[in-house]
This record gives sequence, structure tokens and C-alpha cells, in this order.
Amino acid sequence: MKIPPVKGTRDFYPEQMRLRNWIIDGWKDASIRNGFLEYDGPIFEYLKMYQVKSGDEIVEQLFSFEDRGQRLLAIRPEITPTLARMVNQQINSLPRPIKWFSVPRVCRAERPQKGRLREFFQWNIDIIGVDELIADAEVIFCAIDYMRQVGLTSDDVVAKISSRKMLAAILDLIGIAPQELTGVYTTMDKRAKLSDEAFEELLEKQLPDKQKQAEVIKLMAVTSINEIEEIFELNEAAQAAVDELKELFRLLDMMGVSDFCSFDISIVRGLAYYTGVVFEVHDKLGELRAVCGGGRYDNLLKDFGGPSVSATGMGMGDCVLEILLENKGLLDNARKPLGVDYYIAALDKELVEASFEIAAKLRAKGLSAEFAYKPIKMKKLMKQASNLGAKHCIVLGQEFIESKELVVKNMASQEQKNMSLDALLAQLR
RNA sequence: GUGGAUGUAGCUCAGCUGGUUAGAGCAUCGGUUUGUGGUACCGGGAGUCGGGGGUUCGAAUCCCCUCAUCCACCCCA
Repeated sequence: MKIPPVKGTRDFYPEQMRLRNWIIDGWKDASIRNGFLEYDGPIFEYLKMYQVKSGDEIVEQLFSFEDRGQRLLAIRPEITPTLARMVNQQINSLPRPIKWFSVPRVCRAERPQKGRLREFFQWNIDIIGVDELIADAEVIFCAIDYMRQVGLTSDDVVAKISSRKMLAAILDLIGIAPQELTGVYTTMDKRAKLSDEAFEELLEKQLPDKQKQAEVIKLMAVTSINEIEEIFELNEAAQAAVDELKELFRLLDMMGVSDFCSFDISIVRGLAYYTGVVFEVHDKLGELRAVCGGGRYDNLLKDFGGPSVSATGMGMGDCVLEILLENKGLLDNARKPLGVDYYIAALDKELVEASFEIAAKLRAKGLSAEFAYKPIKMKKLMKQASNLGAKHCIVLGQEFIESKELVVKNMASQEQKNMSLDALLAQLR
């Protein structure tokens, strides 16, 4: 019976595993460089955990099950609820600020398509307990810092930034009721994908009032923060939110990443829990879905039964990132095999054991060494060493039989020397 | 949940309007007479042509059903 792999999953053969590790190691490097500490949680939680902040639609996209104790559980589709739970549990003893990162494997029962699978890895960074805007700036900086690290430039990607707080204030100004807000947000979030007509049609459904519609359309057409101040008669709350966004851009400029950043009114983000700055990083050509997204979510810890503590963060999945890096030709280093230090092979059957002994001694010295299980011909030996990316090869042949000498060849320089094993080991010291 | 496309060797595919034992390139393994690396040549293994049914003397090829995958929509934490 042949059993196929499960829909939306990936098998990581050594080649793909190398790439996956390269991506994850890069995320970890960037996190640590930016002062984040690593954490992790269980791969499943109570189903309830994921129902708190999202509706039944989201629950349909969970892999959930009942355990033998009739507990309703779900495989994690994200790690933020786990983070909220963990932080809440120790909120009074954790040193502030809480700057944590994680690279969880997560699962969502969505229909797979380009850049979206049912199982993937998601880099998360979060800063908890900092009300100041500097934390939002740092999160965005860290994401960009990683992009730069892997060779992406401001010609390749752009961080599109907006503010939920500002949108809320202006929509309030326009006269949109709080209960209409979610629907309007959802429509606004789609703006970039739709034609003018399609957008207006969709908006019509959410917002029957013509006057308000016109105002929203006017708002969605702005391309700069200054334009907002020119077009709208801002009240105090709206002005404060606009000023805050301006301040964010000032901070990002100070951090030297402003060429990656641009204001974009259409960045709203799907679900309701964002309360302030929101952003998404996209490929500049606009061919792919968002590489990463995040923002401020000041109510989340409270929603999970904790105290009211502010938070801001972001998540980046490996699927879109990999496609983007592939398109930009930035995966050459990721695919390069590491290669062993020594490849050892014997030309005669009686010398195979000795090659194992030599490999063992090199390994004991902390070097990587691989050897052939069977005697092989010289030509094949060289080819094998070359395929394995070996830095050196050691040949056991006639001279080993006669005088216990190894032929040690540097594969790159092609230089080779005859020496005893002791001499080789001594030279390593 | 909706729509579109595609399923032939491990991978990428070819197989014209149905015709004998189903092919190529890459990969893999083994060779090319005696001890030195991505080249060249020879050879081997590997496929119930996604599965089932139908039409036909004969189906990878035509028809129906089904499954799977990919792409787009929905959704996107």
C-alpha cells in the first residue's frame, strides 16, 4: 500500500532541510542581534485558545481533535496565543521589556496555493510591556534587518505602514459607527487588490450612506500622511494618531531603514485585535502575498485573562520568503553543501579498516571525516571527494602498505603530500 | 466552499488524427584493462501511462466517473 504525503505538507530531503535551516538560522541570528530571547510552547493547545480572539471561520481552519480525556485540542495555527498565555502566567516576575522571539512550526487547514501551505514555519518577534512607539519601530527595524542580512534591498521589498488608531479616529470623524468598523476595515484591507469600481461596489454593501462612502473613498486615495492633514479637518484624537505615525517614520529614518518604508493607507490587516501601528512587508513587484505582517495589539494579554499590558510584534512565514529569495537569486549560499574536512578511502580491500581508524581519529579531533565502506578506484575516489565537497582527501594505497604513509590531498589547491597518520594528527594541533 | 488547468521512470517532459515488446534528457548505479576530480563514450535498474468503467479487433491516445496536484477566488491569525 502506497501512502501519499498529506496535502499541503512538505518533505524535507537533505537539500531542502539545508535550505530550511539556513532560513531559520538567519531568523535566529537577526533576533539575537536585535536583543530578542527565544521561547517556545507546545505544538497543541486547548481549542478554546484560538476561539478567544477569532470567530468560527478561523476555527474551521484549525486541525483540531479530542484527546482521550475528552479535551478539545488544536494544533497551533500561530504562536501568539501561547505567548500571551506564557507571559500572563509570569507577568509579574518577567524582566521588562519582554522581547521574545520564536520560530514555531504551525498548521492551518487552509487550501494550499502559491506561498501558502498547511504546515509551515513562522518567525515571530514580540515586544511586550512597552507603550512607546520605539518598540513598534524596533519590530519593523528587526524585520528589515533580516531582509538586509539575506541580501534583499529596498528595490526588492517595501514595508508598507499604517495605523489602526489613525484609521479608527478618521473613520469616527467621518461618522462611521463602531459596529460598522469591522466591515469597513475588511473592505479597506482589500482596496489594493480591487479596481475602483469593485471597491466602491463592495463598500456600498458595508456602508449604505453615500456621504460616508465618498469620505472613505477619499481617504483610501491618499498617498501620504501630509495629504490626510490637508484633506480632512482633523480632531484632536485623529491629529494625535497622525502625529504618532509621523513620529514612527522619523524613528525609522533615524535607524537608517527609511528607504525600505512607505506609508500605505490600504494596510489594515485582517483581524480585529490590532490597535495601533500596522505593517506588512511586500515584494516590490507585488507578485506575491505579504512576506510578513504585524503591528500593535495592546488588548491581547487582557483578552487572554491577563492584565492590560501593551504589545507589538510581527510574524514572517517561510513559504513566501523562500519564493521571494528564489526569485531574487539569493539562495545560492543556502544551497551550498557544507562539505566534510576529510574524505578517506582505500584502494585495496585490506586497507578499508585502516581508513575507518583514521576517520575515527580525525573525528576525535573534532574534524568531520567520511570514509568509503569498500575499496574504490582512484578516479572514483576523487569524484566522491569532490561530490562530498571534501576539503581534503586521504588515499590509502601502496605507500601505506609499504611504509604506513597516507596520501593527503588538498582538493582545492590540488597539492598532495605523503605523511604518516601521526604527522597528520600532529599538524592539526 | 467556488472556478480553471494538469496527471506518462526519482525529476523535467515527448509520444502526430487510437496500431505491434512505452521513449528522451537529467539523476542514480556499474563499466570504458594496470593510482588522481563537473568532460566524453558504453551499459544496467527503474513506469499496473493517477485510479475505475466504457467505446473498439486494438486505448497513454476517444468518452464518462473518481482521486490527486497546481493556480486563482474566499479567507488569511
